[in-house]
Amino acid sequence: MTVVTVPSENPSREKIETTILAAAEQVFSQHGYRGASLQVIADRAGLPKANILYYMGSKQALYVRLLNRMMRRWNEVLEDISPDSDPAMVLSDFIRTKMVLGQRYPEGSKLFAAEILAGAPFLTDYLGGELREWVASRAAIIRQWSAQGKMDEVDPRWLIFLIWSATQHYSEYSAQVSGILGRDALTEDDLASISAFLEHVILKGCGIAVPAPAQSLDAHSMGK
Amino acid sequence: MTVVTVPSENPSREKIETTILAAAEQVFSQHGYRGASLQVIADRAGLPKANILYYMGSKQALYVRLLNRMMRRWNEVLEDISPDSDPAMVLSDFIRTKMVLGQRYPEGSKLFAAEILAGAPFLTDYLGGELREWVASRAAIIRQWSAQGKMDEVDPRWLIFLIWSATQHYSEYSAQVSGILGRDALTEDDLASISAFLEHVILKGCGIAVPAPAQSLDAHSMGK
DNA sequence: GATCGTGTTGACCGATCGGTCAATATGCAT
DNA sequence: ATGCATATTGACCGATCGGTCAACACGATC
Repeated sequence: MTVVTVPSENPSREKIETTILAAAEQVFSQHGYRGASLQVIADRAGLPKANILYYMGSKQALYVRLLNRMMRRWNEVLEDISPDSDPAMVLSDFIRTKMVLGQRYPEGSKLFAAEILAGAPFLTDYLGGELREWVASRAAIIRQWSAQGKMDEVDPRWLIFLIWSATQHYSEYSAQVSGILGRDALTEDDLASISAFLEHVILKGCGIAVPAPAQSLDAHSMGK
Repeated sequence: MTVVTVPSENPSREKIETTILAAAEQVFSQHGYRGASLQVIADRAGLPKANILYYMGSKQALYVRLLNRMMRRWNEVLEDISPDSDPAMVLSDFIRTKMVLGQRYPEGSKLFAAEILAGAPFLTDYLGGELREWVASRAAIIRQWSAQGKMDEVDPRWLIFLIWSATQHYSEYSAQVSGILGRDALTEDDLASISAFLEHVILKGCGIAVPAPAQSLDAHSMGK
């Protein structure tokens, strides 16, 4: 048998696909599935349109591939949590991780947002299945925290939505944030300041005691 | 002079335009500017495509008209605020009003979100001008509240963004919220519960004392 | 009832859409 | 050199895009 150059093993193929995916993510995230055009994606990738279709099969296949890649990135984190965990630690981690992810994959976040705006035609199964379970299990744990007196009795679903929305805002609404701040992009200091603010407000707002961080209370001015 | 049936005074014209605007708002909010098509809008409005263009001139004119209408709706509220105001009252009002607006104009909210995702090509002036001034003036007042000891020293810009994102989430991400809650739409009880949660967390998180509401502290279980 | 401003709409325009295909180029095993 | 799988791409397809236009319907004025 002479099975040598299987498509998926070819290194140049991998590089080309990465280029295409990056270009497609930009276009889809800005204009949504319908608003994106293969010609624009091809131009941005520096390849003829027919080449895009050769590697990706179809516009829809390319799109769902991008969606799946983004969901996979999100699933790689936020796993370990138990009723015995410290709410302050877990929620702080949650907030900070979400902020970092949004900054690392801004196009992916916008892609997801555009899909939701369109009514989530390609994600209904995921939302009503996998993600729903994820929320339910975390909500159960948060309720136990409340029962243990570790935090106020708040509806855990609204808390989860609050953290999602507050953090995603800075990647999905970057155009608005930039326009208002008069800055092209957020600086490292901005991100640290925002994360500290969200941790402060959300933890305190939920009545979660913060374990003394060894020195100052003001994580704000500790930046450098 | 026989100036009788001026276009803008014709009542039937007004009704038709309302129909078109409603149909267009649905389509634009789902698919963004590029992803929307005049044919789909026309079908949804029950009119021939040429009729849409007769009334609206062009796709772009129709789109910016919808955007302007939405900005006008937002400007109609959230006006009176001063350094002497009570932060608890003002922020509670702000949160509740934003929630109500989002539920009253869900398509308008999504339209705005799609425009921001696309990089705000039609709103850059507004974001860097009018809205920027709005944020700056409110931020100044919030800083005075902090200086007066009425609340914690938090960055007012992040606070404003937090309220925006947390409230808008429930209109713009309604597909995600519905999918997770397993419900087609939010009920009145949901909205009351969410508003109470957000007020609780944000006010408490900012160290704002809530004036005793005459009876119980727990606005949560007071629902009915 | 002839005239005229307003409203209505099918037919059509060039451009672009997603997708197909055949011709050609390329790299490798024999 | 030959043969073969893979890669590349210009040309092309029918459908749809936003927009124009001319033909026509309607209602009020004279």
